[in-house]
Amino acid sequence: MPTITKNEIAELFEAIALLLELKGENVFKIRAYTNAARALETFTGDLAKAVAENQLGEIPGIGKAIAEKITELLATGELAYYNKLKVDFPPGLFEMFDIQGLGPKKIKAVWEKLGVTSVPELEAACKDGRVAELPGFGKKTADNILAAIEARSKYAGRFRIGDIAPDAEALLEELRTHPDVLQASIAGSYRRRKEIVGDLDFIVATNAPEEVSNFFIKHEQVESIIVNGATKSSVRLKSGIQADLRVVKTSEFPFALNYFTGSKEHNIVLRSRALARGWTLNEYRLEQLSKLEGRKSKGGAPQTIPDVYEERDLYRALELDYIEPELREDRGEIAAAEKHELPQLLQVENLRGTFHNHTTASDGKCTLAEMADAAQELGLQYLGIADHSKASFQAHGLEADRLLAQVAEIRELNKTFGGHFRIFAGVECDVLKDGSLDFPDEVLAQLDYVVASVHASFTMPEAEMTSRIIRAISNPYVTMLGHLTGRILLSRESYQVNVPAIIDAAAATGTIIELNASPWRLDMDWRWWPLAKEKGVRCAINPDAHHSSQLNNLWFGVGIARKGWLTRNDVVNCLPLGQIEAELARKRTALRPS
DNA sequence: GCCGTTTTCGGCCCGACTGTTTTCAGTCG
Repeated sequence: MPTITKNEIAELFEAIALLLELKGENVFKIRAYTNAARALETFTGDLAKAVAENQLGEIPGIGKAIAEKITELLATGELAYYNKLKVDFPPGLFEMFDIQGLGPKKIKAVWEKLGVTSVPELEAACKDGRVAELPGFGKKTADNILAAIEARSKYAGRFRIGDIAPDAEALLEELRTHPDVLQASIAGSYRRRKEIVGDLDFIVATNAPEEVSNFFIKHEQVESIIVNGATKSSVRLKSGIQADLRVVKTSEFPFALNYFTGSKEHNIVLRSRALARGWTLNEYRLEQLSKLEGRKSKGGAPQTIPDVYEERDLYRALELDYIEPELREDRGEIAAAEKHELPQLLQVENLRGTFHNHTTASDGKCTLAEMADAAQELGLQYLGIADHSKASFQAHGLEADRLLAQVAEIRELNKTFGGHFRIFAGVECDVLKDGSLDFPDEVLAQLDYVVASVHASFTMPEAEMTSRIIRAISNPYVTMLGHLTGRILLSRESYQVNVPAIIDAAAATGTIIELNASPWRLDMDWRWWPLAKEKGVRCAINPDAHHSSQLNNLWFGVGIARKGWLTRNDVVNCLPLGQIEAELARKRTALRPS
């Protein structure tokens, strides 16, 4: 019997939520399915075990009815409720939800009144005027739907954070220096440093909202204006991403910044904490619930509202330690903030060096000396060079003799630094199909460290790929595992691999796991780092730089490490020269007692 | 459909913008 995964069940609940919306069901029932889907996505335990032990109901957001549905799905792979529900709706209706401005009511209207069951049919109905004649619709609505269909095909609506960061930071800087702007920040998933961002949210405090809005919508980066109101404007930037601007008063700024930073789930928890204290929280302020609404609060006299001048004050008012934006994903940060157990997150300034960088010896664009100069300019104390090994011939991978020549070159160059900077000689050694390495131990032993990476034979079954990688990292000379899943964001899915099993193996062998900081990878994913940390696995943040300018990718890596709850103690490249050497030698010494 | 320190019933975050209306519904975040 084919087994159904946790994520497939979550997707099915999302589908149920959409169907219930089309049916016009109670919105809270719909939300219950959406919440259950999210609860499953964040659940890290063993679902089958939870079912067997009748523990499903322990997961917040999963009650009796949904627990029964999960049980049925795991037992049979099917859900009678869903099968019955979907019969009434053409499958093409689903993709209409992706069109901006179209929600369940309008989809239902075009389907029931015009018989439209797909996006192409909808496009035709807009063009021939049938949509405009529907009650509650009009010419403008039809035109907007057509524009949204076009925008949907033109922009997938998802952007790698690294691709949009330069434009975003430049626009933010211009807003900050605008004479009418008192405070400005980017909120949203960008501020939370998600690897993929859907839009940019700019929050500005000003006494001249119209001037700032006009400056924004007329900016040279703007391609078209989507909406333009008194406090909210939305534009499409030339890069294709949508950017929203909210203008507020200074007193409202911390609330707006907090609200629009999200995540939505995090906000909902904050609001309910406010309600429990007899207050209501919105994007402008914290205020007392009115007498009428007073019964909502949890008894006793309403507490006095403390002054809030910055986000930190808001968290304090809700009796929480300050929660960094990267952690605001409703993955346990509220409970930790309540108990004063939040980690002291890593900062960019904590980094002392980095590993896994390429030079012209393989497929890099800069020489060894150029890379070393750039690293020193960034204030780093050391730089690891890990060019490709011979199996990556497409990347001009090094044969043993070229590699050893590079090692000699590095040793010579190091003499010129007078001890205040050092290059570590490594290699990014291919993990071959059977889990063996591209170089024999005798060669690897002459290096300071080894990054082992999978670059070929991606399409093997999960069990085979997992044991392949475990065999590789069982080698005492493999210091760290490179880009664990092989994913290329928005381009290539990760190969099939059992990440928790790799984490366990890394813990058992003392292997460091890389956080590949290239914005195309950001791999291992931030969602796995808390587990790795719990198991005692250490992290190395590596830019995978193929050009000296890409050493700056470290910035993205730090964002992801912070999302993964990591501190400077969890990240080996926070160790200074003088201590990092022992860390690099730790595993080969432990596994190879001489 | 989920949840519970006044609740096992009655809540469930809520404000802005647009377009179609002539006071509001739908959508979005």
